[in-house]
Amino acid sequence: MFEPFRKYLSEKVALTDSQLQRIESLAITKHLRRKQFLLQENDVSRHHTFVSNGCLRLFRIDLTGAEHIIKFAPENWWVSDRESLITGQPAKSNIDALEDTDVLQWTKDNFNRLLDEIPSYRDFHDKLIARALEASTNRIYNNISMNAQEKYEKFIKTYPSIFNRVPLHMVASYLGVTRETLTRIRTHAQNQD
Amino acid sequence: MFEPFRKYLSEKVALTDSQLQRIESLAITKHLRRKQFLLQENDVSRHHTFVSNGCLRLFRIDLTGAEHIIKFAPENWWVSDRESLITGQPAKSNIDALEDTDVLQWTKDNFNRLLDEIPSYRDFHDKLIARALEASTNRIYNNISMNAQEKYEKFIKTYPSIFNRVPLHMVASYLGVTRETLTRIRTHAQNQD
DNA sequence: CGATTCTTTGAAAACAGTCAATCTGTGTGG
DNA sequence: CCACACAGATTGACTGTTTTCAAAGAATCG
Repeated sequence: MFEPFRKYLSEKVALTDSQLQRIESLAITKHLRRKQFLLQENDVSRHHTFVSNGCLRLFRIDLTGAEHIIKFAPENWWVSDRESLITGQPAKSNIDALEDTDVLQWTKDNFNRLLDEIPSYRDFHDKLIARALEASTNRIYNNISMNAQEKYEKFIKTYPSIFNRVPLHMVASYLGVTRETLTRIRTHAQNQD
Repeated sequence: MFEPFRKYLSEKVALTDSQLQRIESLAITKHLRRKQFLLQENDVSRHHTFVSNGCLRLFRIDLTGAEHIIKFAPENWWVSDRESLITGQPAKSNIDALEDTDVLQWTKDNFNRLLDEIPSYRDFHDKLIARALEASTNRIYNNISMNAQEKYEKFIKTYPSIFNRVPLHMVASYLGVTRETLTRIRTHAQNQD
């Protein structure tokens, strides 16, 4: 369960064995079966979560009951309702498993402890957040500047491994279009090749 | 020129006089006239920028030449092309002034120095980034879940002070709709009241 | 296999974009 | 003070895109 995490970290940050052990010693392991929830809206998010293997999704439900996927989190991704985690307010989002999934979790306090204790881990985390913000900005740009087809093509290009792993209607949800539209875009694109 | 920054900081973080002086001593002040550029795409972004007064916009230009506003930055906001600033790659974005504007700037190195020297300033900065990421996530959710009218209403509600300060066609650009659509939404909404 | 989930298709309606023209307000120079 | 230019906002007619609703066709899984 820790193996994917070790491999992931070793590529991102130089840690001593004792530092790695310290990080792992504070982790909680959890296994989720497909469709199982890690977080439900109105609950308070209390953990930072690393996906060891499998795939999660972060989504919200609007007033009409429709689901909108904010993010996919396959292995080696971090996921949480940051707003709830940081402020302690009830979450607006849900997190559930698209496949059987193993995760590692750290409570907010333990996670902050690790950042304080291990400077290189803090550096790593800072870069992670910075990257997340960049990715987020790029996605906003895509959303406001592209039509459905362009968004779809961009998604395939940016996240090929996610695209061929999750159902089409979830890609549609992530992009903010209906599944029917995405179906039509695909068949249309094939005819043009 | 430093006064707005002092007032802003005093509400956000507890700093000693000498810490504040240290921060200000590394700042570069700059005045921009309306329409003047702070950053042009393909240049490398080298500074963190705080807006003391006035208003900037961060935008990109797509393949058809159309402008898409990623963010407005009125006084007390920070703005930069983070991707370029962090990676040193050429910027994909432009920043220019919507009004005559005063800014404070710190080079990447000096800014990092301050974060290292002043722990409370780092804490403040971490929170700032965390908030930015939350705001970004919420905007993505709005983009994928709302139609033009809902996005417009949400924008007015979230940023009333920006809404009644920038031209309508820029709000349209920020929301990812045409100015004509936004005009129609407004007149339609008035008829319903 | 039966149930469920996912994808596709068709037709109509709603929504948003495009193009061209006009209107409005603001400020500048003569 | 007026005339003019300019930026911004609006309107109408039209086109194109996307959604909605309903139905049916694959694919997957226990």
